[in-house]
Amino acid sequence: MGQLMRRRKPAARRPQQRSVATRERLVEAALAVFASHGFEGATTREIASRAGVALAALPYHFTTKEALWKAAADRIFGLLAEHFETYQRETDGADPRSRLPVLLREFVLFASERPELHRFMLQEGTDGGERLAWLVDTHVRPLYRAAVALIEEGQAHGSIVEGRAEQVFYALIGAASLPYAMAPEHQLLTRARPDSKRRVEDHVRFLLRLFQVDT
Amino acid sequence: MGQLMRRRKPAARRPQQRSVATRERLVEAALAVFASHGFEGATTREIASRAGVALAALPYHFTTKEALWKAAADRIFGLLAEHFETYQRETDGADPRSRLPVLLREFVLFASERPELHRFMLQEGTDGGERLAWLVDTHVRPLYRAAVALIEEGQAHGSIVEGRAEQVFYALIGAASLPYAMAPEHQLLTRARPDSKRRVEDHVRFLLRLFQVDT
DNA sequence: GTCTATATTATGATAGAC
DNA sequence: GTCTATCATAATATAGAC
Repeated sequence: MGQLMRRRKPAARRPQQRSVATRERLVEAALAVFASHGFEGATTREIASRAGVALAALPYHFTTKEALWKAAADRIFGLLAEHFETYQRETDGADPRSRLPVLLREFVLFASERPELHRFMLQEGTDGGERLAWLVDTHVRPLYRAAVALIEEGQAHGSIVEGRAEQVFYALIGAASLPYAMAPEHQLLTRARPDSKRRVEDHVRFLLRLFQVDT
Repeated sequence: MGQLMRRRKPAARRPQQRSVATRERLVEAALAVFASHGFEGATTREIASRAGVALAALPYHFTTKEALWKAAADRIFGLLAEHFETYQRETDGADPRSRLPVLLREFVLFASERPELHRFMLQEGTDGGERLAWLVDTHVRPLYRAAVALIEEGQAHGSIVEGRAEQVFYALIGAASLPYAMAPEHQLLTRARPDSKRRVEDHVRFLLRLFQVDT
């Protein structure tokens, strides 16, 4: 019985799993803090505190604050990629015109559920430093290229509003994500949460009216 | 001859004017640094360095970092108010339908010339702290109320796209300002500056196509 | 009013026990 | 692997000369 469950290092298994869980919690905490306060504004103490671990766990698992920041970036862009796989499955074989609403809906759902993505980008995108260059090279440019291709394809089919692709790109992202990125301000101003299920679906329909050519 | 130019405190005049100039430079430097790095990420050393004054000039003129932050907020919202006076003059007595393009153009021009406004708001709007509450109470809510009134008036005249006013508000601000708030990212991604004169006017026309009902 | 010098606190990273 | 304790540096704010 004991033989069947034996692995190569049976006693070493548990601590490694603990380590993975600690790393996960640190990355999630870092994502929230970096997204709200930016790299310089974030403190390793607040991140460790949110993750519920000692301060020294941070340099142990990620060496430097910057390495943790990159792990947080990889995390949020990885989650976005997972979300888009849903889109790929749902629109497999469909015609381009019917794919646009599904893709836009996936994007708005993600922006409302994980506003950290846009907050994270806004923190770095206003200042042309090395971290922004890394973000653009590593994560943003591939997504931008794919988005431009989709926009131009939609315009060729007459289903997306006319305009330069980068113009449509930034306007769409801004209109789609600002209410969620600024959710605390939105709530103070309107006394309503923008990320409730009904509001999000309503926002999707509104964006389609704006960017989709009337049929 | 000396009598004609005499004031009450002729010798004390010069230093006071110097003081005013130093305050101005500190506020402008603070605005840029707070907009890019947020309150916690900004350092008084960088602000003093940008303004070209000693570090001690900062607590001398503004007592605390927070007071300087408020002065920077007052500055950028004051500049926005000045810009809107141009709109008031240009559209005095015009009908509501023809006023919308003028107002939107003024807003986009301001967003492109002074991206600090949106960067500043984005820094605080993602985190529901006391500084956000102060910003909303002091500066944002009056503007929001005026904007909602204009949007609903436009919708009643059939010249603005349908949708809840706060939805139109956030979508318009997001679409109008994101390219300028994220100008460094925009330039890395598209190899073009979004704030050139031609691009800005093009952006105004694009936004009018999105938000103005076709005539 | 502006500067140099400094007090005090907060931050990122390390050392060493367990 | 995780913790407590600590180091070295950088931050805000103050003191005092000019």
